Amino acid sequence: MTAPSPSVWLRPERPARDRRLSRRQIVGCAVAILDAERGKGLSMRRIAAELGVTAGSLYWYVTTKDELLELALDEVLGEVLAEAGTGPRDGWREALAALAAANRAMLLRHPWVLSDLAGRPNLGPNALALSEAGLAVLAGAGFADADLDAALAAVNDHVLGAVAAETSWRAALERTGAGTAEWAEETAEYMRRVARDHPLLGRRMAAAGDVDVERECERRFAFGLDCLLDGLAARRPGPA
Amino acid sequence: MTAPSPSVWLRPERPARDRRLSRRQIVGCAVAILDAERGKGLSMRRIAAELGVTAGSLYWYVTTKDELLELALDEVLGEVLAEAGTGPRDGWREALAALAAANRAMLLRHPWVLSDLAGRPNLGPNALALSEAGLAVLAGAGFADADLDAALAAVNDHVLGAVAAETSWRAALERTGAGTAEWAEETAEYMRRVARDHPLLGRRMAAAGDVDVERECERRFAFGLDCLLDGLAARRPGPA
DNA sequence: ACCTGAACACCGTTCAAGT
DNA sequence: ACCTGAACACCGTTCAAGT
Repeated sequence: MTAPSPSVWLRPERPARDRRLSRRQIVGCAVAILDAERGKGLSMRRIAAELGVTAGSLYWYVTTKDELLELALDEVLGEVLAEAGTGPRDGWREALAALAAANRAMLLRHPWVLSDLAGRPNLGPNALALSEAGLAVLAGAGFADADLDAALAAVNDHVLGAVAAETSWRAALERTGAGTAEWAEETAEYMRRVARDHPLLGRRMAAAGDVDVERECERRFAFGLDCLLDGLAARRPGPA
Repeated sequence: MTAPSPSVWLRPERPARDRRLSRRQIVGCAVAILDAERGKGLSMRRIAAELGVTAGSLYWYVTTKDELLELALDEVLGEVLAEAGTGPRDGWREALAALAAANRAMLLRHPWVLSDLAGRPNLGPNALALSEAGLAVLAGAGFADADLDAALAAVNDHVLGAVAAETSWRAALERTGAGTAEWAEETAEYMRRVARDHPLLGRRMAAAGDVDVERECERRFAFGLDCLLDGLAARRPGPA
């Protein structure tokens, strides 16, 4: 009946008395399940069971499952700065690349973040700290005002998109690989038709057979990032 | 008990006899619900009800809800080429930008695609045709082999990431906007603390208050895309 | 061949009642 | 203050049985 709170971050955890649980604990458990199950199969009942408690009791710490996901998202976002380090770097390019790499590594560790992130506001403390760090690098490089936002967004966008493409590719490989013998021929036939109707794609698919997915994904990630950084460097209002 | 089919696309629709439904119809209904409800609230029972039929009957046309989502995804992917057009363009840069813009427009029309896409294989006919079109543009520009993939991926990644950031921003605005009067002050207090601890972010947030979200998102999208295209142009093994 | 109806094993969320 | 237990209104999916 009462109006819902606008954001978890505005409502601090209640003071403790004789509690058996904590937000930290619940969020940690949720992240563990999401990691283990690849995003599927997270339920309030499951979390509760894992913590030796009833499902309803979780609602004492969290108003909704959606809010719990928001907390889980910020939790793993915290890993990025921890990995990238906040110390001084040789240059803005290297610093930005390090942030991007740490961000990518985190997304690969927690692929569920990709579907979790879209369409959800993201105002947690770790998200904010991460943004500030990126802005600091770009501001130090000479960017200002609206270009600051746009430059940081461009880098982050590339990271997100690249990992999304990577997980999607991996999922496709798993599926075509997991077919029984009877399906193998059908798959091959479908691929032959694809190659016939889409010559360029067919050639690329043939070439993809030989390549190591891991290395190729890293190569693409670096390729796009380098393109982007070149473009940013050209736009940099540096001390010419 | 029997091994699951590796992909919807390998298993054509059954021949008709006296059917009341069709895959087309079911997928269309699913897309409509996803659009209307922003990704939440799609259920097999809801689709069935909308089509005047029982939930179980849908499983005659589709083996699983996940498969239905795969079909829905490819359905809306078809809109991109239709909008971008396949005709000849002035140059590779313009053609690529047109594809990217059409892709972005589609994602903004169907934001649920963002969460749907991640981690899901994507081998439908429209997805393939779209890839082929992108590859054709880049091949025409002189790119070849692994750079072809990487270049197309870089552009697509930017589109995906940019729209994800945009929807996330919009969600944040909706929420902070929707607060009751009693929450407004708490939000303001939180923002003040954020600005204190994160000076750069604070300045950017203050500036964001004045700006038109729509235009700013378009500007960022164009900024990142231009950076990327500059980077690609520099790497192009063109007829120097 | 296609659809119904009912069932199974789940969900998120609420809320009285206990301690 | 914190948690239980039971309930409510849902899910996806299966499958006999109807036509």
